[in-house]
Amino acid sequence: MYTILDIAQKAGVSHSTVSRVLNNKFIRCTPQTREKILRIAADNDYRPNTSARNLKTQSYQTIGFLAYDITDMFAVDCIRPIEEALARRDFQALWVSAKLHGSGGQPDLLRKVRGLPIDGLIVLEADNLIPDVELLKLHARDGMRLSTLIRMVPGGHISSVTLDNAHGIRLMMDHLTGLGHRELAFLPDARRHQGAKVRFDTYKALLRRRKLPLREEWWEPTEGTIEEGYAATKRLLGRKHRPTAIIAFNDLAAFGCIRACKDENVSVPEEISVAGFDDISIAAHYNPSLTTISSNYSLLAKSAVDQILAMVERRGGLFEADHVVVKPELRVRESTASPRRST
Amino acid sequence: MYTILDIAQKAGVSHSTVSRVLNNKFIRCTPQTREKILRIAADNDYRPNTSARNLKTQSYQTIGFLAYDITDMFAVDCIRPIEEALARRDFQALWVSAKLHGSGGQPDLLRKVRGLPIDGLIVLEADNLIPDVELLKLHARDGMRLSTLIRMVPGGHISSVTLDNAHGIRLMMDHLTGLGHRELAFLPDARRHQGAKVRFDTYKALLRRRKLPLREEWWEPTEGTIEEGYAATKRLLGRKHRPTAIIAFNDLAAFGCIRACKDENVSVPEEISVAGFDDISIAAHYNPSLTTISSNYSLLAKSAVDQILAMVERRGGLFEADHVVVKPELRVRESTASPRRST
DNA sequence: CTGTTAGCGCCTTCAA
DNA sequence: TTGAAGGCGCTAACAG
Repeated sequence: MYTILDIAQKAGVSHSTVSRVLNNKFIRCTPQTREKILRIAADNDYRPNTSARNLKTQSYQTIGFLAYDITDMFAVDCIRPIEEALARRDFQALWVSAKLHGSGGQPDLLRKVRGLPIDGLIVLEADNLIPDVELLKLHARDGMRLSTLIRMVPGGHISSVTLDNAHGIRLMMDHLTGLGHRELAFLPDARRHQGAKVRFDTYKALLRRRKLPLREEWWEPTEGTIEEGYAATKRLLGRKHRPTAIIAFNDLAAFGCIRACKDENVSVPEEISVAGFDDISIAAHYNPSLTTISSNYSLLAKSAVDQILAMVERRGGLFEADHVVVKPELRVRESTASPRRST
Repeated sequence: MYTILDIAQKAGVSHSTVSRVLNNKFIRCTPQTREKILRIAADNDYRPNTSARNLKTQSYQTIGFLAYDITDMFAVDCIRPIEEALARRDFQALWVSAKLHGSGGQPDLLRKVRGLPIDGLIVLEADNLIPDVELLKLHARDGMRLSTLIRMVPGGHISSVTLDNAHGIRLMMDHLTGLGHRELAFLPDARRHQGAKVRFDTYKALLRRRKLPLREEWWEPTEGTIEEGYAATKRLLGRKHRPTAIIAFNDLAAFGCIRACKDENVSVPEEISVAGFDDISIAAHYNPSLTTISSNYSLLAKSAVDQILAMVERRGGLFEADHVVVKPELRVRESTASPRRST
């Protein structure tokens, strides 16, 4: 493991010259010095010591990505484009699952995160993970670069990227009513998180506006897992009057819904249409493939990365918060179809 | 952002005393000194500088996990238990997707990986990613702590964790023949990677031993994606004689297989049984849920972590390679059933 | 164009 | 029990 000093010695120059040549692409120096250093470094497989460089430059070239569980399907779909966007800018990503950091509550979680070797942090579904807005603001004031994905914190120095959930639901409702559906059930989020709440509220508002039936018995809250989507749908199908379509607030619940329909011998989409929201990657390959709203992960992620890097690059100085809203798109697949001629 | 020096000043002691108190849990010193330092550090929200500490200790408390794409379903399922095992030992994980590191070939990939702030590396499916065994050995000799997951490198200082693939296929064949199947097709890995090859070879060997029909027209290679599993199955179903069961070398191909059957109006499992291998997390929730072989990710991952940390802790000294073989288990679900009474 | 010098923040002997 | 001093490897300001 060679250091800059070893290379300098072998090349017969000082270590600062080596450093300069190795870092500043366009520094002026005699070609033979430059070339000699470069060659010797390459021949000896010189690798700069990350810690030393970071210590000196006071940066890590790393952005943290915090989610409750980075291996859940939604988070994984965000990881992909974030990773790419960061790599393009020569940054690394550090994935952090909140659930691994014990149960010390939000302050404890943030304290641990701040101890990590990162220059900035992207938080996924922050209203879920860190509902305490004041705590976030406190850290932001204390110099933490922060961008929240799928959750907006007004005021303060926290950037955000959010999805236009209302637009998404509108697209889905248009699609379903366009197919001829009038009896629409909904599986809302039991935790009432910001984005999911908007989805549910928009659904209700549209039903009202379009004079379609609003029935509480067609709303079965879940926490957005396959298992709960399954159980909720079982309950729903037990009602005396069945809807012709079910919209789940996320894709996982929709998968559970499809499985429950199958177990109840209700065919999808012939007898009931099922729709999801998010378009996680398996949605296109499920059986039947799922009609859903694409959350446009790559744009969400790219925006968050742009935000956080803008903040990081404005080193030391004040950083202005930036807020981006992404429009989702409809993906029509096999799980929805026109309802049968009613009895 | 306070340093150890600020704390020392506030406490009226030297920075070395602060360092000692903060690090060595059981160092002897006057209780009042100790307590004062601890309090001041806590009150001022002191956080040690990672770079400085790493530079001094020559370690990162971080293990890298290298996969072609860490967001593919198989890799994600490994991440979960690896993360947990590392967290238990106060280590962090750094996830690295090889595909982001350009197309410089294996030497280039390894060079980049060695530049990362990690103490050791776990490589997933190394025979896929870095087939060049000598290159791996070279780096291992050069001090790189390395554990390969799902691939064994004999000799050298590279630890490995592998799966008993032959055992897995045996379990699956027993299951299917037990149900009464005699006409078994197989979707092998077109890339002929080590583990997948064993699966295919074992399948053929067992057919022979049990005097069941071996028909090349029932073997359709894929690279293990849903799309290819779909296409391969379409071809398979076009043959004049259809098998009663299809075993895919991995779960994704099996999903594609199921979808193809549906499109051809062949019901699963009533007309054809479909089986996978790996038991990725969606397998239990697919429609129909998939009969498959559980690769026991948590044990695989935990073993790899144990190996790598053992090597890391044997700092500087020689490290002996360790080899672990994990037994997979059968998971019977909806996608397999007894064949219909033959025509 | 190149070398000298001075830290970045921390840990760890060695003396006192 | 505590403090002084040195150095981990690197970058960058400042001379020359």
